[in-house]
Amino acid sequence: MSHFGRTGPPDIRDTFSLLVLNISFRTTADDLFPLFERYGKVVDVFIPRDRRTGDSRGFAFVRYRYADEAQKAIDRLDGRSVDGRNIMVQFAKYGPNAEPIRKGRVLEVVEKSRDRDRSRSRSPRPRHRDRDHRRRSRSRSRERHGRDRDRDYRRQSKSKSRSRSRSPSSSPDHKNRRRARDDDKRQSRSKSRSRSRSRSRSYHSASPARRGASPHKSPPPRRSPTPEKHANGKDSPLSHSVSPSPKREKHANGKDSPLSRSVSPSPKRAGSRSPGSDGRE
DNA sequence: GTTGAGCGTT
Repeated sequence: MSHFGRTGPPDIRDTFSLLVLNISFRTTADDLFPLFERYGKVVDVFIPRDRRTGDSRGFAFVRYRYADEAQKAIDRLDGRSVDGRNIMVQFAKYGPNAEPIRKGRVLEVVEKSRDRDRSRSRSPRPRHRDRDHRRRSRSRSRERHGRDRDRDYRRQSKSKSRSRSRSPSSSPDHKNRRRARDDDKRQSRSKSRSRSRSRSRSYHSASPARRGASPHKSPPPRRSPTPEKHANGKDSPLSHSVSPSPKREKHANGKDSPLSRSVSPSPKRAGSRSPGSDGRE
């Protein structure tokens, strides 16, 4: 009866999307569903997750049927402690189409590019949003591990610095350095692909900071940590959407390990890299 | 095993 389990937005015509922030990474839709449903009719609950890691990003979207219920949920669940974390419930500002919505209310259902005549200009809302950049660079807080820093740049501009600022001084050196590195990378690739190929296997730009941190230094004996960990999905396909399953599949059992659930760990990952040819110089 | 700004999916 429910579209729970399906892919993509079910039916957003008169639904109100609520954005739940500051939720625990372990919190699942199943935990939020009964929580929000108590205050109103929840149409769907969706928790965005990283495509690389597959883990929750720390926020969820709860779709309500009525605005009053949504508002009530916000007033009730906003600031509440969920899973040991203070969650923040508020109306979504942008819809799944990257379009601004009013009070979490979907102005119009997503129109598939079928026979839509643009003459009507029904959606004159240009994608004036750089959120595609942010979500792409958004990689949790791996920044300290040396993952993405572009996010910091935006934060500074927004003056939204919360409490910490590891890179308060944005020296142009970084740009030059990065540029130089990029240039060098290009040249290296042009000269010999052998080396570039070694790092290419690391999928998209992995961690340039690491190499840039110590270019003249020999790389650690540690092999490149291929971030592509268990991308198989640690949870059932239903995890994508809310599942009316009150039972928690967490590791609360203790003995029940999350791995034993349904993960086919591929130990062969270590063999991904070429044995013997590290590609280092 | 971890992390903690921010707005979404086949």
